[in-house]
Amino acid sequence: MRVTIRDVAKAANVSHATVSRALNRASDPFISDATRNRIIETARQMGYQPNRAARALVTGRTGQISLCLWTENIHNSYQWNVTHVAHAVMQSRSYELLVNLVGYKTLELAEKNLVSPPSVDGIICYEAAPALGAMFGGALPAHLPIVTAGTYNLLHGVDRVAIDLSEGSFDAMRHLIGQGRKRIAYLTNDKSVNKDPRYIAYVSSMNEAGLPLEIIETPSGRAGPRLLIGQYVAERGAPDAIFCHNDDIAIGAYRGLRDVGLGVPEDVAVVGCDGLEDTEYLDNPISTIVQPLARVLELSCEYVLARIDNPDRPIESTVIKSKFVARESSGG
Amino acid sequence: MRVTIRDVAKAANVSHATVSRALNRASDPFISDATRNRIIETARQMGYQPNRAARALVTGRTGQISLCLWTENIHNSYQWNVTHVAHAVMQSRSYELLVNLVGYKTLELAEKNLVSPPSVDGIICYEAAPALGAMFGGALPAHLPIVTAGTYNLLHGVDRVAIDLSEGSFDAMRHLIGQGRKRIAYLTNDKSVNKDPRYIAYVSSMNEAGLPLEIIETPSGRAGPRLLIGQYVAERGAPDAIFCHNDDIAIGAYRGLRDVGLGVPEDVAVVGCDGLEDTEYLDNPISTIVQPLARVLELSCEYVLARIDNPDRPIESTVIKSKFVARESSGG
DNA sequence: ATGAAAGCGCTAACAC
DNA sequence: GTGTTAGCGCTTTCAT
Repeated sequence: MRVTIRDVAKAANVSHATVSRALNRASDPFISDATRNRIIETARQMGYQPNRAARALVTGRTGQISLCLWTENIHNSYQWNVTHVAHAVMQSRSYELLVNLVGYKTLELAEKNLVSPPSVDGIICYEAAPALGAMFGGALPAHLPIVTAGTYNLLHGVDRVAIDLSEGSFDAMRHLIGQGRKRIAYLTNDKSVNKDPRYIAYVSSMNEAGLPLEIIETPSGRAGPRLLIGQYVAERGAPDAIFCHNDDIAIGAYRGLRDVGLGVPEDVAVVGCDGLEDTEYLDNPISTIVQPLARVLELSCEYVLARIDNPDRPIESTVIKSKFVARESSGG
Repeated sequence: MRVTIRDVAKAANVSHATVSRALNRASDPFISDATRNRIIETARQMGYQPNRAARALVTGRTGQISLCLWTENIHNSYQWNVTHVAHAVMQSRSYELLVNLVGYKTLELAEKNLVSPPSVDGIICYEAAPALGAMFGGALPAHLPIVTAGTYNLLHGVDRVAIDLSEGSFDAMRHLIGQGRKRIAYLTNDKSVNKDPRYIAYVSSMNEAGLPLEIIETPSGRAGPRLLIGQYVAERGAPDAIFCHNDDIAIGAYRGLRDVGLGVPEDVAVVGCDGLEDTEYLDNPISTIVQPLARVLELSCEYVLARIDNPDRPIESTVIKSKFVARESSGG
């Protein structure tokens, strides 16, 4: 059996309450230094580890934060960055990080009541609002600190850190149109695209310039777009430029164009969105709309933690702008 | 207050014990279907969510598994893949995934007793043996299911899934030497390199071929190696080939070589290690030693879960071979 | 088939 | 300063 607080108490010749005090409240003056040190030493020797479930039961705090991430359309280092930053902040504040990866399957499971929300002190919901809502059966619990972060799917009535892609998207389109490119395609895996800021920027910029829309649907990830773009070009010829819904698609498209012997940007300009590190390491680095992820996550963490400390604070809402960065893939 | 099992009991006119039975033991025959359905319905209506801490306290099970990952030298999609696979398996078995990212800092903190091991039902320790050991104060708890996975730092006395890089490394070296390349450098961030299978393969292959060693130390990640390789080449000229400790370094080196106008593989061949998806999307995809990550993680998960079910099963140990894949970056 | 009661390991209020 | 006591919400015997 694992050693408990009572075992330590017996060995140190005190009550278990005293052990609890000695171990937990570093600055509690109502205990003598001698006793405290003796207890700490005894606990160490006996290899005492607190039972977190027991502590959580009585305090109502688990010491855990859930990072709830939507993983359906995005596949790579992007989410790792998110996880990494969140973990770093949480660790520095002595919280553990529970990772909840959600997707369409989560929605299904939630409907059948086969998935339940995590029991944690707070939730960072990153692009995962629908799944989180579904897990809670539609109604978010009033007293659980939650912060939504990301570009869309933001929840209402909770703290939020929103990423604004609009300006970056318009800049990207201006950049492409300004180069005199006429046939500019929009490559996306998003089926409900019509209220996405990237899509909106694409459509309205093209309309304004009097250019025809060319919207291409693709699977998500890299391998799918890679294959698809080759076939597409074979059938309909190559566009002058491709504005991609995200960087993974852009990287796939880049590779697909190279596969069929087309040069980027000589033949086709490619622009992505997200700011994945990977885009910088290609022979012709990909222009992209950089999202200040670290900033977003740090702020998100700050918001949950602040609300844990003070549940009644006013709701916070920050919008963080992403920025278009022109690189070689679009002749930048 | 949150609704408890007692609230449901009162509403359904039964004892709380009956509620517990109805909700948890789907196949317990000692309860009438009528009662069970009534209780389930009541619970649903009231929005009952079990308190996991309370359950954990009495059952001794948290329903959580920790994925303990070493994050000091590795930086990108690699760890995301690990996390993703682990999460998928664990979710399908109704376990939550706690992510514990550890590094040199963890070792320091552990020494000062400022970090404690997670309270979970099992731990998957991926390349993180020293940190995990430190968190437990040197001695792993006898009855906690742990599996070590990865290429090194494996623990003793627990289940393990080891990745064997040796064969792949020798293949890589044979491949480079076989092309008649003479000046082959080894680019690494690993300071205690001398028992690493990649290093061993490099040294012994070079010796056998009568070629001089050229070991280059680099920071980890991508940006560091990128910068470093440019400076190195300026000072000492370019090697014929670079065997890199991992794919991030390889990607950085590739980019660094392109920065200074060198062609890969025309001027310098580049070989990496890990099998990151990113390596396939460069203009000249990078040859690498592919680690069957999904396989490794699935097996690791299987081992912990099996040991949770049966603590007395014999210790398992599997070695999984990684495989060298020649691509364009080394003229493959 | 259901209820009563014990207790998991811990914290915190209160007694001394 | 330290000990005693009462639960936290749940599962699980043991009665009935």
